[in-house]
Amino acid sequence: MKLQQLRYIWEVAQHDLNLSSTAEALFTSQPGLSKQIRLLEEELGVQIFERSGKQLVRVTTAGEKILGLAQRILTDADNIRLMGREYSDPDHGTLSIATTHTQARYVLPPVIKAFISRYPRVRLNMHQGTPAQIAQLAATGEVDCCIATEAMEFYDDLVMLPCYRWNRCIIVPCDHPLSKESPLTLEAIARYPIVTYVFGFTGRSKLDRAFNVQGLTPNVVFTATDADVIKTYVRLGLGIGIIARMAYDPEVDTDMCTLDASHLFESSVSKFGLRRGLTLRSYMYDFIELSAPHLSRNKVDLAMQAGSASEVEHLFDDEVLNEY
Amino acid sequence: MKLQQLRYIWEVAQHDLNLSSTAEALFTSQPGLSKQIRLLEEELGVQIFERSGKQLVRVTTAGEKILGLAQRILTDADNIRLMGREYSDPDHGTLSIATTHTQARYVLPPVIKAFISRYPRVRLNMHQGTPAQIAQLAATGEVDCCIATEAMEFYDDLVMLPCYRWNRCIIVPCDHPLSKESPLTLEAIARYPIVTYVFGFTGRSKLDRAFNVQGLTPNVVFTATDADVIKTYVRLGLGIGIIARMAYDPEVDTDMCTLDASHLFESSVSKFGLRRGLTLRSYMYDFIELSAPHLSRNKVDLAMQAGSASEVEHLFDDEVLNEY
DNA sequence: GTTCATTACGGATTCCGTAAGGATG
DNA sequence: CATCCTTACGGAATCCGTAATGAAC
Repeated sequence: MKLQQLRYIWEVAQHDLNLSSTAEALFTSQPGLSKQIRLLEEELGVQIFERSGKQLVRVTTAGEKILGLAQRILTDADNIRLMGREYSDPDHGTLSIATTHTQARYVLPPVIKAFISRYPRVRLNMHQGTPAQIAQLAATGEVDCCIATEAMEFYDDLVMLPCYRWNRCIIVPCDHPLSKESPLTLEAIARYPIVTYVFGFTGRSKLDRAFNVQGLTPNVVFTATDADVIKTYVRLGLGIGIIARMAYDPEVDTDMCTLDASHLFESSVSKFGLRRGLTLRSYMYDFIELSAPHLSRNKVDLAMQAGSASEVEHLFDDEVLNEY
Repeated sequence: MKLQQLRYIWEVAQHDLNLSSTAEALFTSQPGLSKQIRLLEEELGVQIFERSGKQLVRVTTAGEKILGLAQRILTDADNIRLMGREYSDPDHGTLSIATTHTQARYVLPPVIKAFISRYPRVRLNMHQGTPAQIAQLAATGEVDCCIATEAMEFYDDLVMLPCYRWNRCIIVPCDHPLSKESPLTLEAIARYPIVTYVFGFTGRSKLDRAFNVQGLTPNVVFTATDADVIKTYVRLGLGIGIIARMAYDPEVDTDMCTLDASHLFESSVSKFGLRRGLTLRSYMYDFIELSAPHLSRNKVDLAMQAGSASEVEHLFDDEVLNEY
């Protein structure tokens, strides 16, 4: 049994049991691939793939089990290689982050700035997408981690680390009648047309819930996936905006007024998503800690080793998160 | 990186970092071993072993991590090989059991008899030892499973499956005054010299506790590790015997009388001990089920996958065990 | 007839053993 | 000087690519 053989069978399983395309993807010849697979099957004494004539048509029962073990072996082997790099050159490597517009535009810039000055030799990859897309990227290992507020709980393979807590504000043209309401109420807000996030983005679900529990139906006239678009339409007078508080920039958004609404909505928590079983480079720990000071290396390790999502949550029960 | 190289570094770590003796144990040459280790270290870019001159003196920090991953890879690889054998020839293989005198002599014979007639092609290895010894054998993987009543909880790597419940009886010469006592009490027993198990064997701890809670001090004049020795000394008139009930054989022990003592002592539970993460052959599941009908393959799998000892216990909360 | 897997074969690489060399205590 | 690891080298086995063959849709 060779590590390559395990890699081969695993890749073949990932490529719909097509040897030719697998060989191409692995930059090797398909006869070589074919032979190594046969050799492995011969050594083990079982078929891993069921053949109809010469075609591979499905994975056998034994194959299922073998592939499961093979996968773990391969990731362990990757982790060994990672260990090599980590100890020989800890400040050199790649960090791939997937995140949403809100994080990338309003939260991450200072973190990234600090990170690249501390780790100039780490190549940084940022990917922007919808919460579901970026969670998927992290769950499949295409990126090292993701940061978002939504959708991560649908991926069993993701360990979620609470990063910071935030709430919403209302943005209105400064002469808007709502800016005179004090205290601000949901009922008052519901009287005006609203511009806010699309469902599934930036805590939209908690926003809806707040209105629902009071029996109010907000008049949402326009939804967008990011606060910049929302601001644009608020400026056009389409309605009042409800956005994440950190998305209001007092330097730039001088033509609009902000009204704090954190007493009206349940606060949301943005989270890091890390694939279960992932081994982190030391600069990754530092990146996480730069984003959220309470997420020390030790805490992250504990969370990564935890068996279940609820166990992870308990770890952070008493934690005070940064708040925006 | 090759599987062999991982095996090599792991074996070297097991052999006190002595390449020569490791090479001998692996039936290979030590230059080959040396070279493969260097090649791996070169490929990874880190030293796994710290050298003083040419001597390997300790494992580096990176080495620790790498060895941990290597171990898992190697056991996974073993399990793949096992899968091969399991699916190509399910009734052929080896079953190694470590157990105590009590189990081997009084409980297992009918189980073994049924097992070898069902699986004539499985080679059976039985090892007898003290509870601590056999738990160790199972924890290190030198045997597939162990069966005992004591000491297993000290090994974190062992999953414990409750097998059957048993209690004690008193054996006395038939004309002994104790046989007229009715009901039998601890206080009455404590009046006579006692012959029973050594501490750490066959539930001895629960026996002591029963006396203690009543403020009694039993007069233990002789202790042995097995019931056969205890019976011998009871026959000699040294005292009354307290043994496991299943250790009284009505066919053979006709010269002695047995007095049931199950109302006086808390019952004990004998348990299977299986190394965490072990993959079982199908005949192993059958062996376990022959020993304890409630331990179905499904139940055993659930227990093996459980995260903690308490989780395993809950699995068997409502289970009715066989009783002796 | 196209796609796809297997068999055949030759060259390059890797692996492993023997023999010799150098360091340590 | 005995033990132990490393280097040097040659033979054997393995791996991998090209070319040809055969089965399936």
